[in-house]
Amino acid sequence: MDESKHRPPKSKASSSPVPKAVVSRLSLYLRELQHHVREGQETTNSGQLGAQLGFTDAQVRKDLAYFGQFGYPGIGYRCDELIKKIRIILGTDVQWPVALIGVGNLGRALLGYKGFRHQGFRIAAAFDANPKMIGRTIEEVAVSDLANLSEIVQTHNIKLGLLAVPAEAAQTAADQLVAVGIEGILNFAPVTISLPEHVSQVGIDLAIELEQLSFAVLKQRPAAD
Amino acid sequence: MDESKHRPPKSKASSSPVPKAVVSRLSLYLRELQHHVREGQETTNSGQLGAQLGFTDAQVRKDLAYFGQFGYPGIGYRCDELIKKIRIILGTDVQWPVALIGVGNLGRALLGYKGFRHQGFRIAAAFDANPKMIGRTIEEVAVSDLANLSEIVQTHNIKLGLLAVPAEAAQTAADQLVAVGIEGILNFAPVTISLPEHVSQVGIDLAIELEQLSFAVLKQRPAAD
DNA sequence: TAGATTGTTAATCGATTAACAATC
DNA sequence: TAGATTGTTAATCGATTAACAATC
Repeated sequence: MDESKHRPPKSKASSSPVPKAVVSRLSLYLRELQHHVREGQETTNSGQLGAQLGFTDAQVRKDLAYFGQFGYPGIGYRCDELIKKIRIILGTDVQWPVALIGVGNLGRALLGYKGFRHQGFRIAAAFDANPKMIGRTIEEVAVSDLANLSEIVQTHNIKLGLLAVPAEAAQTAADQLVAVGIEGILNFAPVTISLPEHVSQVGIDLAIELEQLSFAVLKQRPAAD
Repeated sequence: MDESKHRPPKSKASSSPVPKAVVSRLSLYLRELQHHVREGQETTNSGQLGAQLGFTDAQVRKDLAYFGQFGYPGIGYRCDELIKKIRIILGTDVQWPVALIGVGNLGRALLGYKGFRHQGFRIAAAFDANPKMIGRTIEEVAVSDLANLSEIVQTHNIKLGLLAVPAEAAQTAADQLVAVGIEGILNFAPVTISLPEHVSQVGIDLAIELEQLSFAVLKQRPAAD
């Protein structure tokens, strides 16, 4: 049976899938626009926005075009307006309650990180396997037993999880998060974790980022030292 | 004058520039290989390595081919051997002393992070603007005044910097790092910083990573909640 | 030898850039 | 109106995948 015979004609409705790179640039545009507003700038344009981030003007316009028409020909973009639009696209026009798993070194830093709030995230609950941690309150967030994960995730309607546990514990913890209905995991553990298709994942491996830097530095001076 | 007439014939020597995406996958291969070794696996192959990370076998082989021939037809790759090769490529076959700027929440977590050491990095010095922090020792690293940056960077032969200061202070601190000869900066501040061409930069913006997750989760359930 | 898997070339696919009519 | 800048299409560029001879 020839599948192609049964494909619906390409319609505008089946909106082209948005490349991941576009979405990450969207976040950069947002950050830059917020900076503009703090500086008192009311409008900007694709040329300026791109130059500051090292992209071409065409790329900025193309990226935004995936989601709609936000600019004014001859003028550019109104910062506050575009900020609102991008936040709606990213889903951060409303605040997401987030669960933190693991309150070790890194977990506690995340609890204290002030940058989340303004961008639409709030750590609503924290968990740890260590009995000595359970019951403590850090940065006004109580540390709970993982046994209570399901209940707390439900009451706070939590969809996102920050995974800040040791590498050996990461997959198990991730499985627990999936089991209680978490839909997205930001994984700080330096291991690959497997998740079902419907659960999104972003990984941050601090050592890997330093490796990228190491390579870049080495490349600069081909045969040095 | 026709430049093309004077181009040297393409030689293997003028190695094609390596795409950034290739290098970041290289780090993932390394992490996976190290995991294999911990599990007692001696060899692997492009199919296995790719499957675990969600890449095709062809991609794995192509990526590695940028740097040389590391495999054995019919066999695959010897894990310990490939690990060594990748570390040399990334530059982490030797340990890099790193400077940390800012010992707030995040900076202290970085000081305590155990994952750096095994991958070839060591925080050799820490700095802060806050007089109350200067003189303290955290995780066996003394916190120094930024006034001593130049001297300490030189004595430890530090090339890489971790920038964990507030957004407002990031550009100034980056300028100071550049001034003392730092060649690469891992920037945790949620702002775009401008650096001279010869200084490499990698940025980690925690809120942006969560935004990517938010978007991905939203996409999963088109019109929900 | 037969089976497996590499390294590499060619084909495909997707993303970026250039160009320009439309518009403020 | 003239000047600036958008949104969008077509052209270019680069990255991924498929295919396969070479090799263990």
